[in-house]
Amino acid sequence: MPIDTTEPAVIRRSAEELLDGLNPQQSEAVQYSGPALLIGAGAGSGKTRVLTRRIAWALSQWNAWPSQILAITFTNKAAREMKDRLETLIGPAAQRMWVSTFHSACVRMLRRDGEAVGLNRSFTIYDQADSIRLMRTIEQEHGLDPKRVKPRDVLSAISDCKNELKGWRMQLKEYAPDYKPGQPSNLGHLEPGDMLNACLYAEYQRRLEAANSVDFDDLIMRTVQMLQVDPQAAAYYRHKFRYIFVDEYQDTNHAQYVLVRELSGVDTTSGASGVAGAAGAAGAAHAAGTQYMQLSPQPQQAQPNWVTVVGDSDQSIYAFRGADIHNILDFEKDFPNAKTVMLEQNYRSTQTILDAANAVISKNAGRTPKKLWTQEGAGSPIVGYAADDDLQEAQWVAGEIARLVAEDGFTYGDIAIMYRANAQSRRFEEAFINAGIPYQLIGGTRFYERKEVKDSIAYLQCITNPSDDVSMRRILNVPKRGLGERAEALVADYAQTQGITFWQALGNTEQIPGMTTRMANPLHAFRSMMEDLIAYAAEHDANPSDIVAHVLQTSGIIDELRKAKDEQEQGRVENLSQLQSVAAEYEQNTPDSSLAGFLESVALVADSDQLPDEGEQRGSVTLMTLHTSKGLEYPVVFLVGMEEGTFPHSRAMDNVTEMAEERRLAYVGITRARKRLYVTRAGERTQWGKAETMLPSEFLDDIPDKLIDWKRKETSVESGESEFGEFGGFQGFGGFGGSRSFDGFDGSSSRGASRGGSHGRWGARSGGASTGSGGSSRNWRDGARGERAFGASGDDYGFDSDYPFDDDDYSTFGAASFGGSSDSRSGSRGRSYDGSSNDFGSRGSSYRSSRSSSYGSAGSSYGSGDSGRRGSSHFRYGTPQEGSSYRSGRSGYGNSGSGSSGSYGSGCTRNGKVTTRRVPRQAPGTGSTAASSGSSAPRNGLSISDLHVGDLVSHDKFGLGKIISTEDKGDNSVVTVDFGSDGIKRLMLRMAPMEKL
DNA sequence: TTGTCTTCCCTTTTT
DNA sequence: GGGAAGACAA
Repeated sequence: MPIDTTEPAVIRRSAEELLDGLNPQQSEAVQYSGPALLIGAGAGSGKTRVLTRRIAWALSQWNAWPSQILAITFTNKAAREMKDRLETLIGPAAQRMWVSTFHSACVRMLRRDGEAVGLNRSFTIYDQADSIRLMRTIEQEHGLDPKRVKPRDVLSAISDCKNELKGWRMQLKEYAPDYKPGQPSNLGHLEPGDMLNACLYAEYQRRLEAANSVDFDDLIMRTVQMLQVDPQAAAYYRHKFRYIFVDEYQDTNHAQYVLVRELSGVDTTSGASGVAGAAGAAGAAHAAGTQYMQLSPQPQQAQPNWVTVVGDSDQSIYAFRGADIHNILDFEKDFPNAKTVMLEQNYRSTQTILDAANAVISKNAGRTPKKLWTQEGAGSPIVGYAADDDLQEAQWVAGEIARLVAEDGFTYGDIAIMYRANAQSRRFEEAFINAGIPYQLIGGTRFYERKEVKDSIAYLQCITNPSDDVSMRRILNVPKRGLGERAEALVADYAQTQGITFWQALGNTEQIPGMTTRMANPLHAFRSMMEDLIAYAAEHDANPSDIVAHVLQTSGIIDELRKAKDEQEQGRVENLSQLQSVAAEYEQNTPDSSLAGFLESVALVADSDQLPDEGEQRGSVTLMTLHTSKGLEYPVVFLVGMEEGTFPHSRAMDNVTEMAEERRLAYVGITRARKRLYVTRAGERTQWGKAETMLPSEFLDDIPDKLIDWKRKETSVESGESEFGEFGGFQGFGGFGGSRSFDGFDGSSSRGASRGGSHGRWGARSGGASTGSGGSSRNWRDGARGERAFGASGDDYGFDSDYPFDDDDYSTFGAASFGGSSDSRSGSRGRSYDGSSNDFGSRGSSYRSSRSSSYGSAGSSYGSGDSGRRGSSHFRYGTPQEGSSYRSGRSGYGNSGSGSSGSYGSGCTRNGKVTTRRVPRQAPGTGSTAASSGSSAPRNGLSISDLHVGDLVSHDKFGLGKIISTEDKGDNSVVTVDFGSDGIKRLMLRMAPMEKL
């Protein structure tokens, strides 16, 4: 192997090595020599490989130095992986490259040179919760009601400004020229809007600056500012980073785009003349209306730095966060002499999966046509499943996973569940726990958002940066020191009037008007305790874990939690011990560790950082959102919740742009799968504690029928094979058409109050089963439902022969899933991180929640009764109620309330065995009965062939509407109707209480 | 001032 | 259903 080490520690690879195994396009992308390169990398086209090889190419073929490389990724995990790959390619010298996220890179630059924009190097980074807290304070100080003017909304407007590099002065000038920030004023009379936002932006920014703090968006914006106002710093970085690489370029926002531009020097070098003039104009046009700041006036060097960006416009899924897809679409206009190389050959998925992906994405208008292809064969068909409800969906998935592992040779780690929103994870967690399937949940409630962890971190932030008012006020009375609202307000007011920080005010309590000794004493004690902590931290700066331990002890946080008896508080103690472990790990992995560095690493973690690194053992099924899944791949992927309103999300459905993004998200999801893809949906979904009828996602319609093998095509309601059918659940529908009691009986796809469906029905018949009788009603219903799905244990499934599982499907299922009894789980904490794990040591575990790490090893021990308190609310389903002998039986699901009107009736638990039998319709305790649409689904007499676009209809609930599209799917035909102010609804024709006019 | 009860929103997606 | 902020009483 020809290794040439002209620079110590850099392994110089030969051209042959670096091009080995690449296809012509990849090879071209690696070698292309020029100032600007866009690699259009379709999903699974080997872009990371190309990117790392290109970096190695720069080092070995162009004699670049590692320190001249800046490679930007979107997540820490991606950065870490790229660094690892580079290290294997070029050796330890890879450590000298900057391979990091935008945010980390900016922190690094600001710590070094932030003085130019007024940032002391110990600045703190506010997360969203901190920002909301600050905004709420500001609002209250200005006579605004945080309920009326939602801090989150204001902050999102501010975030938009920052992403477009609009400073507060600019906003103020435009929308509230008379407003004087920093002075007491009442904004209570202002309506939410640009003017108010501008005022609050100014106040917010003023407070951030006083607190020597930044929020996430500031990291980018202020770095750009710094490069623009500090010629020395700009020159330094422009000279340093000769080669800039940006991954996931389609997800950059305007600020990030300008940052790249600033660093490249494309606007400031002689190389930018000529063609660059045009490009500059294009750039400016692109930024039209955003008025970003003046660019640095002087060229610093002869040539712009070389920029390589990689991305796929079809995978742009962060527009909601300000990502501007035009950055990638206009790259060739923005950067002079840019070259584009497209990678379309896919090395990941089967042709079937790619066909589905292509079919879905091709419906997006205005995209550059692109078609993924593979040399792999067609592979297995996509498997579809339509469950009756979300519970059954999760159970079916659990069963199928058990089968995949038992029969098809997959491991749990091969499998991922992807959903649109985090809230969907719970059902799957429950089903997996019950089935003994080890899983790992990515995202959701984050470790660092837990109260006790945030409190502790606030202490640390105050120690490094006592000006941080938000954190200081947060911990003033944590643990309780008898310092309430009043004391805090006195100090805060004083600080405000004196123009000093909260911390400084604490040093002058005797000056504060209205101060009583009862308040002054604990205030003094607090201040001197903090001084001690600061002194301690100064001595032990390189050992954050010691500082954490010391803070937890000295502050009394730990003691307060330990005193509390209940389990929840104990879990919190464990979270804090994990925080300590995270600090210890940071310390070990970071040569120049410091408290500030630790805080920074904590502030910038992302959900995806919880994912195990490559090569790490992945022994569990992964659950995550589609967003988090970007960049990952799994042999088996379950795309769940494929329903209108769930995915696409209801909030996106009336907006063309957002729908396009949803579609890209679907594309991302589909292309994560390598060998097997599943798509599942539920006919009814419980959301906000209420059930809603769901229609199939339009993305399912977009996938050609021949690609999907439906294990179950319709829900029992849709197919009319509901087990309740024979009872004539539709007696209740006698009143159909005339009766308003069927409110919501429209199968409409989504949107708040207009949703409804079978529950409206049930409710009508039962006097409000879904909401009326509260807990017991719900328990009963879920019990009944669980019963339906699982029937009973082991040998007695209780399924009727027409139950729509294939025999294959549940033979394995039952065996693998329902062995043990689980009633000893006493969980009360639901989804919390209960921290029962002490798996702190290994890399990658540091950011992982305890729950996920401990699942990894749990294996099949779930389902047995010894799993401690990992319970979740779901076990409540097995809770005794109404004196029945529940719980003596098996898993939480197996038990059931008794009574439903349907043929399935219920299982009653007897002698630890669940039996299925038919029972009279009255459910004990609830008075509820259940009914569901049966085969005798009522007809409104409408046939799809009678309806045409433009026809007027009258709907019982929505009133007059006009048909804007019809979809003939036989019994399941759907019409889309515009009801004016009630919005556009997709209605299942045969269900809609509607007539043609 | 603290603890408990009530109400409100919540659910997009995240660096 | 559930967490968190606000309202209210001890």
